[in-house]
Amino acid sequence: MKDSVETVLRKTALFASLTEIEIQGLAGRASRKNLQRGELLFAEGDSCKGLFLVASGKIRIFKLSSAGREQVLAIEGPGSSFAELPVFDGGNYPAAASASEDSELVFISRKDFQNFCREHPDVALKVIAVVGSRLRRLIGIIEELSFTTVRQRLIALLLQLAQVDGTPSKDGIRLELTKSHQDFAAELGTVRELVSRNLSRLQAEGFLEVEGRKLVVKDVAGLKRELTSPE
Amino acid sequence: MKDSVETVLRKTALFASLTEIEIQGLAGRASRKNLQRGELLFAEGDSCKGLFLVASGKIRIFKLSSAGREQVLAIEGPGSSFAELPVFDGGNYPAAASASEDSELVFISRKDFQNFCREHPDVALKVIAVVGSRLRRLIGIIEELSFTTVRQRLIALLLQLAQVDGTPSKDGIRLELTKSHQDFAAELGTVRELVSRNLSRLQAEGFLEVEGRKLVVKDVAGLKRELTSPE
DNA sequence: TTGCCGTGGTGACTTTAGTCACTGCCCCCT
DNA sequence: AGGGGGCAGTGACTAAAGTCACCACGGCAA
Repeated sequence: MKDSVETVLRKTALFASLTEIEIQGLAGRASRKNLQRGELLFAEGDSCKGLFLVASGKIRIFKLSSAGREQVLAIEGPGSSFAELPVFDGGNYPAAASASEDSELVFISRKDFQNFCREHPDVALKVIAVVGSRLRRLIGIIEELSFTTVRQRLIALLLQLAQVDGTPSKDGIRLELTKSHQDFAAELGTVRELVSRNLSRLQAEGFLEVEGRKLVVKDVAGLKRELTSPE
Repeated sequence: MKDSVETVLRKTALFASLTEIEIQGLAGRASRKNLQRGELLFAEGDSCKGLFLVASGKIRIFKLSSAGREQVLAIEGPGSSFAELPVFDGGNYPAAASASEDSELVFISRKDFQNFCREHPDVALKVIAVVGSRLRRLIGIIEELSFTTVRQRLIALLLQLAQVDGTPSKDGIRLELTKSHQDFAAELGTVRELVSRNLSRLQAEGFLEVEGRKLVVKDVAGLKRELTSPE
């Protein structure tokens, strides 16, 4: 379970193109960090020390409002990096990061990474690509917040979960929710109660079967229709 | 009014660090393009041909919903570039772009720009910085959409306009709106009617003086208070 | 002049989102 | 066994957002 730093680097998209020697050079400067579920890695506005790679677990990147509400911007799993950005523009972290599962990270300091990028232009190009996909995802979030209802966002999330984690069965796609309603609310940009209510309503309408955290998506086609139809 | 391509390149943040010779090399590959107010440069999903620099005018980057609503993501003025991103990841444009004023642009094809970046690593680092600030702005939009009301977003926009374009006078900061309510709505992620109504309400509450497109911000401090106070 | 179109204002209404308070459940800890 | 604490469900309500319809004004073009 405990990969070496070298292995983690090799598995990370950013460094996929490096040679063994380069990997080892970089590994010498990297350090490890473990986080327990729920632990905060950094808060929004903290000054940026460097970038992180995910070796195992999941890291939630989120904004926190003054009223205490959260909005998740991204969830990064193994092979991903995050906080590349402030490394370059010198600014602070624009959002907070916490572990949504027990996680192992690898850390590379800002200076080391910058130097490395200067020596390896292809890594810099890789960074642009990674940041680019992040940007697309953020635009997607904006689109959803601006154009859709909580109900639709929830449906979209469920369909995605069903596709990724779901197991087909005779009456539909079965899946187990691993997160609380609170967590879903933060991903959807709303509050716990609306998640709960919308799930109930989707069940009442026959799209779902809910039983605690076990859930059966009974009518995928119908749900997809709910996403496109104006009503 | 009509700067040479070289001058435009020199004024663009991305290329600020280049030598004269490099600028001229790049200029040889660039072409010009003019757009009239309202004209569409590209639509969301169009395949990406290259990146654009703004020589004069303003370009609006926006999303369009199936119901016909718009959400502005950015407005780029002289000295800015846009669409750098899909140049690198090879994907399509994630949003549409149109001119909100008559505008002059400079175009650099994807291939030329990529090659140029490979030869000039410092430009690649600059790209990362530019994309980084774009990312911060998008996170800001998400934060506003997720945590604030239309009223608060409008106030924030007005305060910003007052600071940038406003002229102080005895009864407050005077400014002239150059855009329609429709345009404001697209920037705020809402609809025309709410802009109109909220302006009226802010006037009724004594914060503003509205007369057509002329507007006086009478109580800056009060408006700022509206942004922070829960009520 | 006439008529149209883009723009802005507003009333009346529906729908969606969010708040508050309370209940029940389950699990874990001592 | 008892008591918290975190999580989920729901009723009742308020508030914000959005919709629809309509009118008014001002240019601009036929």
